[in-house]
Amino acid sequence: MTSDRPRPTSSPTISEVAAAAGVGRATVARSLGGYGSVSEPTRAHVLAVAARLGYRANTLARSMTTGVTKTLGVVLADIANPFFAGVLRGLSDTAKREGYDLLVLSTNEKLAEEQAAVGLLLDKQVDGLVIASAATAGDDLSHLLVARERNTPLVLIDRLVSGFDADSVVINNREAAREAVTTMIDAGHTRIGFVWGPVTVQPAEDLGTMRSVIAGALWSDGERLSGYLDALLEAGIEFDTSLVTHVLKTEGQAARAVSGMLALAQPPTAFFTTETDATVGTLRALRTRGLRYPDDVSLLGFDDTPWAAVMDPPLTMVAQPMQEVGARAAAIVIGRIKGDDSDVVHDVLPARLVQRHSVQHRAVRALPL
Amino acid sequence: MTSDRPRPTSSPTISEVAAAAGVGRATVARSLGGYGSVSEPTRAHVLAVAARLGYRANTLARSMTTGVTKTLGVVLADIANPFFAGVLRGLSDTAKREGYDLLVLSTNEKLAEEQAAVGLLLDKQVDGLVIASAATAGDDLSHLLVARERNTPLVLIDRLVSGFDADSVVINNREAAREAVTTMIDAGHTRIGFVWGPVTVQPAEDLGTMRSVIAGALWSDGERLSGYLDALLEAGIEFDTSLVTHVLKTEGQAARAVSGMLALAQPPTAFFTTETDATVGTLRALRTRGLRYPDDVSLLGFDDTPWAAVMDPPLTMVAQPMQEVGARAAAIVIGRIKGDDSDVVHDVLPARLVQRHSVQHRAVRALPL
DNA sequence: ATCAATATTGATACCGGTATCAGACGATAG
DNA sequence: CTATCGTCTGATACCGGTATCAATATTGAT
Repeated sequence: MTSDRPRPTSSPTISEVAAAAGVGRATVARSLGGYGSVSEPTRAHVLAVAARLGYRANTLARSMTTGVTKTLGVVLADIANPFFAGVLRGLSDTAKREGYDLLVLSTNEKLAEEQAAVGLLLDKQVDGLVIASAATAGDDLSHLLVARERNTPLVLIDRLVSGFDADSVVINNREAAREAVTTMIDAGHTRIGFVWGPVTVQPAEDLGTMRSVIAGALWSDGERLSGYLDALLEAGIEFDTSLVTHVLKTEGQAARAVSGMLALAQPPTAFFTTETDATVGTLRALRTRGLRYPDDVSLLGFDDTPWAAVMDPPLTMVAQPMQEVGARAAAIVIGRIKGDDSDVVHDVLPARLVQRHSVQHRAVRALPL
Repeated sequence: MTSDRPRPTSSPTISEVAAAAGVGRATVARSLGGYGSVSEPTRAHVLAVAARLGYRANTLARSMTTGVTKTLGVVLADIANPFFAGVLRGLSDTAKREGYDLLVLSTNEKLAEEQAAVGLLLDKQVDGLVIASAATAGDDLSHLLVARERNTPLVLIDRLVSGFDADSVVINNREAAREAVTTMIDAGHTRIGFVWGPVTVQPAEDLGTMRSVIAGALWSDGERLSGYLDALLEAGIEFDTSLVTHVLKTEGQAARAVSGMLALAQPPTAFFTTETDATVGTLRALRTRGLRYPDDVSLLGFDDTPWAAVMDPPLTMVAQPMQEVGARAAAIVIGRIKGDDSDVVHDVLPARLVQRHSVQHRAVRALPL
């Protein structure tokens, strides 16, 4: 098989068009590029010849001299995750409108892959970068610094990274979480499970350790947990470490952790889930234990989806403006490319709590001590 | 703002490294590229200098001479669609493993955008293309032909395009649909709504027109409808055009169309939905009419998702091996790039019917005539 | 008709790599 | 001590565009 490969037949070059048209290369370039001055008959002739030959400019060569690739590099955790898919959609739409293409790489939340990705994109001379970084406090940020040093505009999305100040577009995770949890507290819940806390080898022992765990977590994760704590604190509810998961972030692990909480002497009466798969895992756990929402347990989670509205009963959820995040990020990075050197921008887009019917008011009744 | 832009400071070039190391450019290239022969001390010295200067190769320049970009172009309808997101994940994973990056463009199912996308990608000298084409019978296929003419490997995914034979990776849509519909027929259903038939200005009048509509539809859509017809025919059930939607493909339109069917004198007792949003729209319609599945109406649809398993009751669905489609497509196109010139391959991956509980056996009872 | 000003054009250097080629050097053999 | 061969090295021609510059052609003015 691997025999004489027919190497990609590049389309005719400017030189070939020039030869065919009987003019110099520069004249062809001018006619095609529409700059400089070319007599009308010559231009028409050149254009005709170019069309006849099916001439197409080699963007690589152009980028070579102009230093502009009209390409944006996008680095995110997982394209298949509905949140990132939505963000990508937003990025893609506005990038296209501005004449930019997207080179997309995913990192699976691994810093090493992120570093490699940024390196690759920089080597490919992207004009700008949009990154959902996996970096947490204390991590090696050299790849981001290299981008900065090269003056390649970079905007952070979804997560801020401590120790690296750059343009960013994120959601108000903390406030959104606080609002969501408060909704449940207002409905009379005091024991609220938090599904998908930061991954640790063992549960944090107290609020103090939890705070430090948060400091070392992925920004968005930390913020959501902080919002949860804010709500509890505000309501004077004591924090119980056994109600925060610390397992790996998979649907299965979420289900197991929830199942475990449900088996507690004083099980939670509500769950706050921070991501789609956490929500699905929680639902699965309820199902296997024969519990129903909102009667047995209330539910409220991040990342609204069309499915949530057709569940029975429909789920109350936090809707993130995913496409908007992408659109804003693209607009900012393209603005920078165009030369906007105004102050660093930190966009915080509001999440929206979509009230449906998975949170039920809980009559305060005497609990077994 | 748009003042003196700090143009991207490109990292040191080979010439600069050469100058700094006090050797010729070729020697640097050899040391870095690890080809030709360089004395050990020189190589070490060059490498050290390169590292000190933070040298990074400019991939563009390399591609310029080698004619290889290590980039694949991906053209699909909508990145935010879970199916395509899954496919992209598969593409991305195997492409990365082989050292390729992905340039992703979406077309919103518009042929014009697809043509522009392919042109752009070709201009950017991608080494290969993966396309979920929006082209239907009779459409202008020149963009695909141009790719072929340039010897840029191309593989079609999800949809075949009539009149253009190329490597392809698709799902056995027709058989999967037939099997799904047969499942419902076996459960006693004879009036089965088909949600998201091809878009037409008005319903097809009879089987004949429907067949011709299918011929002019998007391949995958046509196949699924054909599978539906196959199942009916096989069971000797008469085809009723009023049970096939012809509306635009949005969740809202699906809901309206389903609502309309439900208002028929002889409403369907089951629905077969061909896409996620069609399923959600159908569920929404049931909800607004106060109907429940599977008691009042049975449901079975394409594109299994984690949500389907936690619905109450869980939905019976057709699961497509999305990532596998992407992985196979990437493998094929990369193989072609490497020179594999064996016969055209037409991969057909099997969809899997995931039995859950949204299809209920229907006791045959006398219907009002 | 002559000359300056302007329009049109081709030649050419460059971008940052790769790849070829020939010269310089050292070592070994005779 | 010289011939021969292999190793190591630098110079240089590409790749296909862009951009500058000088040369030529054209035009209008006097």
